[in-house]
Amino acid sequence: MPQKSSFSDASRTDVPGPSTAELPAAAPGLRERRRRQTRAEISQAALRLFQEYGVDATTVDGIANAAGISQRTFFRYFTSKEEAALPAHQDFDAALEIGLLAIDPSGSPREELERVYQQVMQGYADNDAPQARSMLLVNQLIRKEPLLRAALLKHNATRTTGLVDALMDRFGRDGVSDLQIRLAFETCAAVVRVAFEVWVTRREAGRNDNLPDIYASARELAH
Amino acid sequence: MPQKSSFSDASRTDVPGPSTAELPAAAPGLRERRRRQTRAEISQAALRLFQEYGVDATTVDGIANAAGISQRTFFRYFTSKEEAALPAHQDFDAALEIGLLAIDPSGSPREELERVYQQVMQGYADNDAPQARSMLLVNQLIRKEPLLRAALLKHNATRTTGLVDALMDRFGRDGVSDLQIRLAFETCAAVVRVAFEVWVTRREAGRNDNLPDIYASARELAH
DNA sequence: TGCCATTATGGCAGATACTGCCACATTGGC
DNA sequence: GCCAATGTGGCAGTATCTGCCATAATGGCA
Repeated sequence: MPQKSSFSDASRTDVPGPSTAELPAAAPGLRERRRRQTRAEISQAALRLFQEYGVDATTVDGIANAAGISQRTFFRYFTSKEEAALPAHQDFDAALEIGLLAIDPSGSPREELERVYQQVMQGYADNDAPQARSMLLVNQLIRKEPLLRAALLKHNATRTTGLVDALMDRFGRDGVSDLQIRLAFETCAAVVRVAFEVWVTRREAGRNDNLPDIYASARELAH
Repeated sequence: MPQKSSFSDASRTDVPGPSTAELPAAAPGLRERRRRQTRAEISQAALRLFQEYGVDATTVDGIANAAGISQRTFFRYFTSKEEAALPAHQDFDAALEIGLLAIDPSGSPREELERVYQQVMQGYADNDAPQARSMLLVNQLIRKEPLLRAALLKHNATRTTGLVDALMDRFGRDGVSDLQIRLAFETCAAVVRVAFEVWVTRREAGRNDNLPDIYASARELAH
């Protein structure tokens, strides 16, 4: 997989097995729908077991069994058991990539990125909406599980390189150094990460702050 | 391991096995010295093999064999083969923790952190000094090896939680929100990460920029 | 110096994660 | 309704990592 630096394929699943992408976003198709369904079921099973028994004590066999598939099939959908716990983040990433497509190359990288992130965050404004709920749930789990935290970091790192390359292409090299691009992306990502963490922390403490607001004040604080 | 949020033990090795810490920093002791020696030898062997055959193709057995120890003993020194490639970063972290001890709780978290980082970076100012050389070497390897990149992220993530907690204790909660602390740390760390990356990239491109300068300009760009 | 508690090491078994390969079932298009 | 493409399961094999026990080296102390 040469992976020619681009974030245009918002529906790629990173799964080696089936579904070799033929614009499934436009026409989901029956096979693709079944696939997503199975994927979702596996994730549900994984999250349930992780919550109940902890990540360490949960085996891939257990997840596969709970999801009604074989272990072999599990690994055709996810590369590791930790990955199965991150569907919410993959949705987030998909939204992010779509937003990045509409970026203005003549603007400041930092400002453009912040705008896109803020826009994506709006999808999580309502703490009771399903999207926000599942994101909160996973993040609560991540808070307690170092293995999941590491998996998320790894997931982000894998994506970061691709996104940075794509951003570099998009902004061109005219007057915008690689340092500047990397810096813009990493600092924005850091603010976002903190916003998520604080969101979850406060939610667990009973407060009902919403994500966009937290992000806004975090961005403020970061200057 | 309760790990009561504190970065005072600069010599902890995170190894389950031997050396249950008895102020080895003050009095290295013969046993401790041997231990460090073995540790260094394992790392050397690991790095050599990683460079020659790649991380994937290198097995723990291979490393242990090259280092003249058993596989079982390897896992008493490192939790994974990837960890064995990060001694330079552990040195960096140790220096960082020492610096954090001298932090001024009445100052701005952001400024204090930046000061400490800058100070630690000074130790890598000379690109030909052994410290900088080994750091560069490892980072070049990390650039090409996703597995090592992931391991570093994981390593940092593990440390971050502890450091943030310690910083929170140090700055107290008086007027300094958790958001502010987390934010300061994450953004500083992001700038540092980028500085390292750019350092290595430019070095590979033949340029001889030194780390402190790159960090300074990165910090500048990040406002 | 010699004894003893501590600690370091090695070997072994076992659990789990992950991959390649092959056979078989299912599916969607013609 | 046939055929190629695709999804699934089983199996074997490798690698990572851990617990347990026996043994050897070490350092302190009488």
